[in-house]
Amino acid sequence: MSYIPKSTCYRVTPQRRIVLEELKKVCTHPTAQEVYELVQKQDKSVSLATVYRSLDFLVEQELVIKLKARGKQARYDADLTQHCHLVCKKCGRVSDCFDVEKLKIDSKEIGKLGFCPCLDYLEIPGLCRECCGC
Amino acid sequence: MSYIPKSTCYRVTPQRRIVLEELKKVCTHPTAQEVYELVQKQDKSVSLATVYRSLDFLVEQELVIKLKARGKQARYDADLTQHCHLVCKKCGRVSDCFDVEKLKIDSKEIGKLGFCPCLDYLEIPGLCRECCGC
DNA sequence: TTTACTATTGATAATGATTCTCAACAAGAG
DNA sequence: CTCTTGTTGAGAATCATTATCAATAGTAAA
Repeated sequence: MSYIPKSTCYRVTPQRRIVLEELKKVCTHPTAQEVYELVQKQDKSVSLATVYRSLDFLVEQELVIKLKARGKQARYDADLTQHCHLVCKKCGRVSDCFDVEKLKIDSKEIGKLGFCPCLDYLEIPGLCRECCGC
Repeated sequence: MSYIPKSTCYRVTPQRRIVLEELKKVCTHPTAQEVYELVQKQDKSVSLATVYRSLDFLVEQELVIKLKARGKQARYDADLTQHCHLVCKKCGRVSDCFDVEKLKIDSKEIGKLGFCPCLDYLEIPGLCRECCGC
């Protein structure tokens, strides 16, 4: 698994490999529970706690993005190409959007606030096709 | 309390009034627990459950915005003037930003996805002054 | 004003996503 | 092999939020 840098003192375990590989297969931004179900199809012995720990580890290694979105469950994404997320306020579903002009923030305002924005993987609230009446 | 529309069949109770008034006094985007503490200073008898219910009610009435932000606790804002929120990925603190050019999303992309974005009250991740080394 | 009805409340239990604990295990260095 | 340290599975604990329920308080009709 070339994804995970060898430089760390942490190991590339079979569990972590499966979690990342399964996450790379889908584009549905699954919850930890859903990742667990995907992982279970590969290896019944992997526990939910390990899935949570592996996801934390992969987020730490910047190989996976954690989305807070709406809803109580976090969602995960292993697609690292620059894009933002359209998050439905009603049903919580998340879809990708690759054609978004970057947000422009007034530089004076920024300086005043001393805030360093991370505009990649922005989460844009709204209503998806199913939930939007219009 | 002129804020709450009379058209609904719901009542303007003392508890709801206090919650909204306390929230209007601050610009710190408090959590429900923090709102509870503010409310307690006005009326010891108001319960935490009522604070949660009042906040839900006020969000429903579109008098208050609920922020999911980072961290596990939701945060609330009674400032309805258009602005976005700068959310620190590290400490979870939220600050306001009033000078942001709206995000531009490719109309073809939008059409394809059938997504209606709500660009008000956008939450922009980043690092605040304290957490940003630079 | 009574009465009936419904919304609201405080207290507390329940929920559920996530994190923690801990004994067992595994990989690598010496 | 042995020591050290990271990792795992199982299950308990945490904690923000929501649900339950009996009591209460407006409100509208009689």
